Amino acid sequence: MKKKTTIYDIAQELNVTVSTVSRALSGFPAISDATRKAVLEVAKKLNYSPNKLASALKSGKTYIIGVIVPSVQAQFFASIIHSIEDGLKDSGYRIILYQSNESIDNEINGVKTLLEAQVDGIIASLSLETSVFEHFNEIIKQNKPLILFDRVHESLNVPTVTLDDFEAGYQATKHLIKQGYKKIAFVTTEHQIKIFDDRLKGYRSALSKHRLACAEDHVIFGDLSISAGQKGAERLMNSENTPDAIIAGDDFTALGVIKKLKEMGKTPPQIGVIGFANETFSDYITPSLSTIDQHPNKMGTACAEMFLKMIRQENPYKNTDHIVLSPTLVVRESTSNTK
Amino acid sequence: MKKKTTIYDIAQELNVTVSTVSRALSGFPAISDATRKAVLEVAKKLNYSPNKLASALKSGKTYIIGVIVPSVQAQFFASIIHSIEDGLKDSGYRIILYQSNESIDNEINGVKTLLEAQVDGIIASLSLETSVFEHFNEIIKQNKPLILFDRVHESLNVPTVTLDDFEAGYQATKHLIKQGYKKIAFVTTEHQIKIFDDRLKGYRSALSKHRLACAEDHVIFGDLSISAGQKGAERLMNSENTPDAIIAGDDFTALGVIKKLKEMGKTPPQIGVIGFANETFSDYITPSLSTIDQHPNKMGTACAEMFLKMIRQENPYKNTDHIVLSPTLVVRESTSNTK
DNA sequence: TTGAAAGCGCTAACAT
DNA sequence: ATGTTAGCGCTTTCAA
Repeated sequence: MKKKTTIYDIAQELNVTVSTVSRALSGFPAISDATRKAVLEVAKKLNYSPNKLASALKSGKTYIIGVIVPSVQAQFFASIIHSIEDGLKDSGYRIILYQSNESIDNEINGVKTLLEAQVDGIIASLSLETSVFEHFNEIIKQNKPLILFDRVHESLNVPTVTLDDFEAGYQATKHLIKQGYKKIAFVTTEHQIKIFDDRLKGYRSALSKHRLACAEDHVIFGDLSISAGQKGAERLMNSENTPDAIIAGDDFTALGVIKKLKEMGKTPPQIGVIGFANETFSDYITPSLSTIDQHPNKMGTACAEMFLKMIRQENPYKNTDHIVLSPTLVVRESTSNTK
Repeated sequence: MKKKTTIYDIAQELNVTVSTVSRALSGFPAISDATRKAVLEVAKKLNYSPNKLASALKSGKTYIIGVIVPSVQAQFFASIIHSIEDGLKDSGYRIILYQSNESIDNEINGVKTLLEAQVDGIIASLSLETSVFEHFNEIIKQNKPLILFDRVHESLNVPTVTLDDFEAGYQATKHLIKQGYKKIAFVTTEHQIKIFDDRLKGYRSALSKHRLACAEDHVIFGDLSISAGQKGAERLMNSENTPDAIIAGDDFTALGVIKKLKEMGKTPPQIGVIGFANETFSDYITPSLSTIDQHPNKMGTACAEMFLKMIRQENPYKNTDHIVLSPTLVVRESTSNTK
């Protein structure tokens, strides 16, 4: 196997120096058209392909950015990554993917690993386990853009892209109230994550605004999953204080809730059910699931734009924006109360 | 901002040379324990973080591999990427993601871009548009591992990981026949992709084996999508030769088929419907969708293992394996014929 | 407009 | 066991 063509080979072929070749290749203005054309020609002839590594080592810019998410298997994160990659591609940036799998150790290792790879910045969403944040400080110390999205934390003073989760919780609750439901329960996660807290606050706020009591045994803290939804629904419906509607922490949990309610002969909208995320399946289950759309693609696009903005500034943290997207209520059968 | 610590800083601090530091850091055996310990200590004290770029430039190995998929927004590819990343993480490999969005131009650009980034290898699944393959040859020429999965093509003589798609088509058809359906239609893509061809062949083979005619107007070539499923079902059910079962090219298409059939009052399993991929939603729609599971996580794991095997050989293409996974029939309500 | 040369941070062959 | 040194391929300052 013959060695790869470098700018030295091109220089030799043309009897010029590497600096000339480098300039011709990088569109440097003070170069004669003839030289540039000749270089481009020879480059093509020799099948030259630039070694971005060498360029990166010298310039300190790799044009690679790291993305840390819990798991790309969740539709929500997949969509965000899709949009981030798409939004950054044209600017020459590529993405290294790192999945934390909801583990803080993985997340810490991810940051370390990405920094060693000399990424130009990191876009991340916290794992459920994350309650310390020192590992992110090194990114900031290196003056590289760090953007947090969706699962953020205020102890990190960096730009963020989030949904208005208070509003999301509020809207979901208000919608149920408008539909005539009066005893509204909430099945959520036990983890202290801001977005889930905010939704709960929105829920409580909507209740009190409409002068409805918030029974503490109507808030169930556990997992977010189909089985957690089933368990939660069972517990709620077997208590002495049964709700007439259930808000689930995400669509999967809502799915579990619906399954259990159907089993119990309380098929929604008899008991109202609403979720969060607008997963693909939500429109196609029976009854179809009302939910709050979190606009993952918009979120990804916003992350990409924010990154590009930050990278252009000498100090990426000059003014740390906080983009907050508005949730959208999607009304379907599971909350279409008719009584 | 102070400059980053390099091995030179460590060497200076200890009055040794960089080679000593390099050796201590990389676990070279012929080093005194005392020196190694001292180096490690100072490295920690100075908050040293290795620059993998420099190491990569020198050694020619980046420990980064490129993954090209149509879109990470499809659950199938997301799962594969999840497993590839997971399977390679412990060996120190990271993943650069590149989405072709089903465009051949993007795919070509992806290969180019990844090679410039000096990836150690590429794992890819072809776009629907791909009908030329020269862009992949450069990878092979550079003696770097190229692995194709799922959407492969025989004109590329590289290792592959695929599902037995003939078997998948055969099983789906046989299952419908066993359930008593006799006039089985197929809604598939118009693109000339091997996996879809194979499924069609499996379908035809199963029909002829069971002495059922294969009406040519029962095979609809178009898109794969919810709306394509609706259109396909409509066309089939409005023809003079209506089928009593429909195989859809993927679960999304099957979803469209089901929607249309329900509208027409022919709710499955009255008309049998089966899809491919076992998407998350398939178990939760009504009626729940029978489908063929393609085992994306197994496929991703197999890709990761195959990559590790290839990278260890001096000639990665010494023996090009073709791993073929068996599909699994998942029976649900949409094919539970009871007549 | 072009050339010469230093170096980005690390590795490894060769020498001691 | 440790040191010396020549690069990996490119960018960029300074000089011509």
